[in-house]
Parts: sequence; C-alpha cells; structure tokens
Amino acid sequence: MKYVTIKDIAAALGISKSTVSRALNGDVKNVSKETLQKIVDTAASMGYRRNELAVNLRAKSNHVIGILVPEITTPFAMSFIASVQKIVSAKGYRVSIAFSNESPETERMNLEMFINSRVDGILISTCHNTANLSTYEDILQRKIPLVFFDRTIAELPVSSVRSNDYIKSFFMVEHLIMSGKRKILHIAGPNHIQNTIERTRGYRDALAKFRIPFNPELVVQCGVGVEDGSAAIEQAFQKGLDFDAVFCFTETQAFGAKRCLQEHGFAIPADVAICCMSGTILSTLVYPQITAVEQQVEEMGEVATSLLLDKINDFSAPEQTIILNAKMVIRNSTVENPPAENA
Amino acid sequence: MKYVTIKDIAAALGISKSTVSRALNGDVKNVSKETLQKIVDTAASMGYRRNELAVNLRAKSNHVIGILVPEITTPFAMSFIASVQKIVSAKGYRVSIAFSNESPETERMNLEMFINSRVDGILISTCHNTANLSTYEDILQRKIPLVFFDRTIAELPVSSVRSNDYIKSFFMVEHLIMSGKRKILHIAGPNHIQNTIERTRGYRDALAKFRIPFNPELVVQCGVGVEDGSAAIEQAFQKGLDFDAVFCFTETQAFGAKRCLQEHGFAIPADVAICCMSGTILSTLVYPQITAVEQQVEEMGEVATSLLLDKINDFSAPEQTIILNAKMVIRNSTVENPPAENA
DNA sequence: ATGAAAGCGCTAACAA
DNA sequence: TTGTTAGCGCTTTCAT
Repeated sequence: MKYVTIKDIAAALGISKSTVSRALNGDVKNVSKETLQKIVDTAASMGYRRNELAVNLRAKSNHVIGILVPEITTPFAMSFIASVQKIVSAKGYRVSIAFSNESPETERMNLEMFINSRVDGILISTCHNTANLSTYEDILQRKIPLVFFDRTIAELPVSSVRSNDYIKSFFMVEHLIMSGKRKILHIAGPNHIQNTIERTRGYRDALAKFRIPFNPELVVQCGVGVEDGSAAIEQAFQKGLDFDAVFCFTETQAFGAKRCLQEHGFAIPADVAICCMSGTILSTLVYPQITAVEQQVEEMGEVATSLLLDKINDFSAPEQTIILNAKMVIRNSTVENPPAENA
Repeated sequence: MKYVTIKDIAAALGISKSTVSRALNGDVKNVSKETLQKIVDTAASMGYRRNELAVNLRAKSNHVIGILVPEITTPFAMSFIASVQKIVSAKGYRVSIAFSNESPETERMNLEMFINSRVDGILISTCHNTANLSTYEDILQRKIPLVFFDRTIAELPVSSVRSNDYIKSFFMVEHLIMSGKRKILHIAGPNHIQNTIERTRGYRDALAKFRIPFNPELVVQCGVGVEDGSAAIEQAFQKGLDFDAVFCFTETQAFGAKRCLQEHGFAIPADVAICCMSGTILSTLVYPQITAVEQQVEEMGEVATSLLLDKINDFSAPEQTIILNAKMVIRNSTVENPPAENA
C-alpha cells in the first residue's frame, strides 16, 4: 500500500478514526495517555503520513504562498524568493513560484492557477501596469491576500512595497554626473511598467540640477531583457549618438549594454560608464564594471511577507504602501543619507 | 461568498452536480450542447474556480513536482529550477521549491513535507551522502518518483543525472597548468558530498599527467559556502603556503576565495588564478576573473525532468544514470572534445 | 475518553 | 442525457 490512512490505523487497533485523528494531532485532553501512545507508535511503525491534501480541503487552505515574478534569473528575484521562503517556512507555509516571463497573459494564467489551487496569499511583481487589473480585482473580491512588491501599481488600493525609484534614480544619475559624465544615455523601461516613470523622472531632475539640457534622443525606451539592452546600444551607435555613460532601467539591460559596448571595444567604465537600478548585493559584488544601487531585497522580502501574513491573519488589515528608502550602496561606498529630493 | 462550487451552479440551474462537473470538464459526449453552454456561461458569470484541492484529493495527486536543492542563491540552482519549471508547467504541473541549506535535517524535514503534500515526483540535489538514505528508501517504497541531479548518490539504484565531475575537474586543472600555474591550491568539498571525490581525483590526475608532485598540504577540505572559501584562503596564508592558483569545489567557495585574495591585494588572475566547477553561463559572463566550467544546467534540468516524468507515467520505468559530458566552455573558448580520461 | 456521522468539493460508477 | 450515490482522507460537532 502506498499510503496508510487514519482509517487503516483505526482498523489495525480496532478503534475509531476520530480517536486516531485526535491522538495524531496531540489532543492530550481528549485521548487517554495509553491509547495516544499506542496510536502514535503504530502510526510510526506503519509509516503513516498525514495527507495534507485532505487536511487542506477540509481547512479550505493550502498553506501555500504564491510568488509571481516577471523572471527568475536575476539575483534580485532569487534573493527575494529566498527571503520569503525563509520566513514563511517557519510558519508552516510552502511557497509556490511562478514566472510571468514579462507576459501579461502568462501572468494571468498563473494567477488563475494560484486561485484554483487555493493559495493562502499572493506576492506579485507585475509585468504590466494595466493588462491584468481585472484579475487583481477578482483576487481581491475573493478576499485572497495580495501584496505587490517592486513593480507595483499605484492606482490599486492594495498593500505594496517598493523602493523609492525616483530618489535612487536621481542619485545614480547625480553620481554619474559628479564623476564627470555629462552625456548620459538612458535606457528606459517600457511605459507599461510603473517604475519607468519614476526612474526617468529621477534622470531628468538630476540633469536639471546640474543644468544639463535634457536631450530626448538620449532616452531609449525598450524592453527589459538582456537583448533589449544590447539592441538599445547598437541602435544608439546607428543613430550616431554621442554618450559617455548609460543609465539602465534594469540589471538585465545593463548586462546587455555592457556586452555590446565591450564588443565595440569600449572600456568600462573608463570610456563609457554603466549604471543601473535593482543592483543587488550579489550583482554589485559581481559586476564591478557596472555601478549599481543595491536594493535591499531581503528587507523587501521581509516587509512584503509581513504585510501578507497580516492580511492572511486578518483580511481587513489596513492596506499599506511601504517605500524602502533607508540605505543605498554604490560600489563599496555606503551612503546612509541619500540626497534631498528637491532638485 | 468567497468561492462558488459546482453545487452552487447546480442549485442555480436546478440540475445535478454531476452534470455540472461533466460540463465543466468538457465532456461533450455526455452533456447536451445547450446544457453545456448554459453551465459554462453561468459558471463564468458566477466566477467559478475549480477547487484543485478537491480534485487532487480525489485523484490522489497534487500535480506538483518538488525540487529540493542545497541552496538557491547561485545561478546554477536558479537556472535548473527555471528549466524544470518551463517544461512541467506545460504539462500542468507546478513546482514546489525547498532548500536543505546544506543541512541533512532540513533536507529530511522538507522531504517529509513533500511526502505529506503528496507531490507527484521529487527532484533532489543532496547535501549529504549518507545522512538521509532511509528517507530516500522511504520515498522509493512509497513509489514516489525520485530523481537525483548534480549531487547524486552512486550507491542508490535510482535515476540520476550529473555531469562528469572527474573529467571536468581534470580539464580545469590541466587548463591552469597549461597557463603556467604549478602551485595549485585545491579547495575541496566535504567528504559527505559524492562529487568531492571525483573532483579531487581529477585534480590529482591532472597534476600527475604533468609530473607535478602532489602536495597534500595544498588540499583544503571545507564547507561549500562563500565564507568557507574565504576562510580556506585565509588559512592557507596563515600556514604560509605558496600558491599561484586556486581550484575550488564550488562557485560559492570561489566567490569567497576571490574576495579574500583581493582583500590581500592580489590581482586575479595575474597573481593568483581562480577556477571552479559548476560555473554556469551567467557566472562565466559575470565573474571574468574566475575561470569556470560551464555546466549545461538547462540540459541537466531537461534530462532530469524527462527522467522524472517517465517515472511518473510508469513507475517501473528503468532507473538510469546519465552523465552529461558533451560540451565544456572555459571563458570564451569552447572545447567540444574534452581531453581523454586516461592521464 | 471514545464513537458515529456529517461534510469539505469533486468525480465516477451505476441507475434511470 | 441526466441524476443518485459513494467516497477520496481528514476534522469536528454531537452523542454516549
């Protein structure tokens, strides 16, 4: 027999299912010491394994947290997942991971899978600003706890946690300018990602602070992948644009940009500096050529998880928007107090 | 109401649950066209979502593949998971991810969680050679399909897929020697990991081929983490060991070794070269200072998954041990034919 | 302290 | 074509 059930144990001992169930759940008050011991022993010897499926069906809960991310290959996603996993596993939840692969349809499919499998809560970093609004609404109507992280949607009255894109972006560009760069190419994200706007605003305001005229030609909007970053640089060369630095929307774009620039024989950062947001501890360690703002991913994971667990415990918990802004690291220099927001 | 059930739909339409169930499963043969349409429509308008929990309890299957890895922060683990996820999600399975964190107890706990939640199959990269043998046996007795990958256990007659550690290791060390290094420090893995033995054998044989005497002092056995790698180097300095290259067991050790060496003012790879196995595409791209053998992670994921799916379809499918040996990449030079195994 | 019975939501014989 | 019934494995009143 593949799995033994409480029924089997009950039969073996000539007692009722209920008593077995109680004993196995450590109900000391309602089972005599001897029977309890007897049950626990035979359960062990028969190789009993509680069927979570049945428990969950009854409890109408899966003890699973769904995490939905646009991609899984960057250290950012990994660290976030690891951070969440660490916390919730201690509370008896498992995590189920899905990728949208930057496609709203895939995102929706996976969300529906989450709903169908009755996850207890969902953490999501969206791939599109508007495409799946109705699905989010659906989730909320079903009272499934939902928390957005990193790529959030401002219009939605839902708990979310993200970093201050504007100020970090501003600071990155300021950093480039202060290291002598003036012609900064900005590889921006697509319009359907909220963060794009804030980061581009940071870019513009930093230029303004140093009275560098804004040149729209130096802003290239494209996808967020490695190839997009590479193509953006290639395209800049085709157009004959002159630039001494590149400010990318994503890490992945930065990888592509770096690759393309190096193929063209540029030294980094001597000839062209590259910088990006979403730099994790790992990537700052790892890509010394690319200047990056360290995201406090672990903290983001902790905050998002705590928000979610709150909602799981009490769905009427207030919706909160938390913007992480505490600490930024550029290369090896730690900056505790980011520059003021007023340009 | 949070979720509507087939019972609700049946009641709303004044028909029986079974018909609703049939219709919702697209049983065209046994439901009239009109009722089917009617049912599908009201299901949609009522916001019906199939309760997988119930379906799974009945089907005694979760449609979940459990993946258990020692850690999740390296690109290796990530790419593997992503590769598996891509394949199985197309077949209607989800993946559930757990980490052993290099601890046998955690590994066992997570395996039991997998058993309890009735996963359809398990992919595991072990953290210890012998510690959990009884748990693996248990899983096999329960006829839960199990496939080992990367960190496999030779003694167990269970399907597994790994790369040829010996030959890759041999090749890496040969590569170091041919680039002029002679005093090669080997940061080995712990004895309880199978792969350690093969890799160290490759190290010794490569030395032998070039008639470089084997110096046991130059082999440091330690854990597989970043800090272990760093500590190993530190310790080598303390001992006053002289070395011009470091051959690490894991990528993570290599990161630590690199950090420590750089803190001591060494240029890499000019002063001291570092190389490691388990280098993924990403890490070779990313750590140009560290020479690495590219693992064909994606292929490993594909092979392991296919082995597992075979077992899921037919548990009596033959156990296979597959050793990936096709292609190795060092930096940017591709070597299609690794050197012969005879030293 | 223990047992009987109902039910979580769904599917699949078997009947009609 | 549709309905009735039983049951997946478990928990939990309600009796005893």
